[in-house]
Amino acid sequence: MAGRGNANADTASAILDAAERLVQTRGFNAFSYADVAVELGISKPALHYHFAGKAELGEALIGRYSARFAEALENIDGKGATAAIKLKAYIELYAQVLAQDRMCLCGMLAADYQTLPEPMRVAVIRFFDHNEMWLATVIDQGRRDATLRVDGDQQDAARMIIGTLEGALLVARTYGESDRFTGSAMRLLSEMTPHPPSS
Amino acid sequence: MAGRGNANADTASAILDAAERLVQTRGFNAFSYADVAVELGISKPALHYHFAGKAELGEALIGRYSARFAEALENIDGKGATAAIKLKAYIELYAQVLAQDRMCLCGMLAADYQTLPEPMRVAVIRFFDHNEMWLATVIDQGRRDATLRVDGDQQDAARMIIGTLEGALLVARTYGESDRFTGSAMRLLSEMTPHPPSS
DNA sequence: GTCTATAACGAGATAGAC
DNA sequence: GTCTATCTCGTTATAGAC
Repeated sequence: MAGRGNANADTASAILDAAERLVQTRGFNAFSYADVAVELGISKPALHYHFAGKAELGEALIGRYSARFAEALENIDGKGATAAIKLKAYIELYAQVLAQDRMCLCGMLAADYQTLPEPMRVAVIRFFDHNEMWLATVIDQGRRDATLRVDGDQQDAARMIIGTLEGALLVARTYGESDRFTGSAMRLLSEMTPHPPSS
Repeated sequence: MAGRGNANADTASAILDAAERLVQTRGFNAFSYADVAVELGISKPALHYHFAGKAELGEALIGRYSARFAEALENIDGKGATAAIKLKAYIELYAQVLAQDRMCLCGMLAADYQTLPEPMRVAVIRFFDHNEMWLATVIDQGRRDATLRVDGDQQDAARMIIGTLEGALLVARTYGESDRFTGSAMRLLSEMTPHPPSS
């Protein structure tokens, strides 16, 4: 805990950094302890000291990612912006993932879902649930501040937003074209915004 | 070629059936020749006789899947339906994948993209390109027959439809709730349809 | 066309020294 | 907290018999 003069902030978080990138780019079943060890210049057993096994590393990965995401959502809320601006900021979070040529961590794990240990599954679901709740609240706000125009149930709309962004990310990353994401995201936004520009 | 009295239509296609299901549920890096061999009750080397390696099997998988998909699209076109009905039929193709608790083959391979051999990558892109072209044509028809209302570029709109459906599939399969897909799909459809029902 | 046997490698994980 | 050495297993793939 009490830091010695390490080059890395801390070995555990350096492991998480490397593993996170590998999972987001290659998937949970296509990276190994060896990959991480080589990247950090340490041995495989050193990883086991910090994370008992791949399952525990995976759990820690989702936990940190979810906490960061939650923090970002709180930051968006903290600015007292309109719902439309909040939604745009939310979309920007996904764009930043793509800018690093990555897939959303939990979107990637959703693809790997059937092969994940139960605790990881639970954590992935929790990530989506939290996003859905946050978005539903934003949509609700958007109806009150009249910056969003959304038909039907807000939970339903929140789910569609998540799916659209995850899917746009998935395909855009495949093409290596961030415009593919931006195009879909802006279309989504304009569909949820009152007075769409007369095309 | 000239069939003997096999129980299976043909070993090669039985291999493809098993491998296809495994890739669509677990991902390309989470299935093995052993899995397929056990399921078919044959030995691993027998698989190598039909498909030289995993890369070749993967290529054949995408080829057959794409051909089937293309055929389904031709069938939709062949009925002389309105663009709105065609779009609904397109969505139904994805719903049928989810009904088998599967992800779209190429959506799953999009997640695995970074780890795929080049020929498989090319084939995945070709699948999406073909879908995009078909959808762009349908959207164009929808403007002429006035059954679809789509702002902006039709290629752009086509990309968003693909992303939305792939993403909705990805998340809905994780929850094991097909309603999550249906909800997003119907919302997508109603957004592209004139005179949305007054909520 | 399918088999047994096996090679060659990489995976996740542990023991025990330092 | 990190190392070397090792274990066990699963993976893709090949050789050669039937």
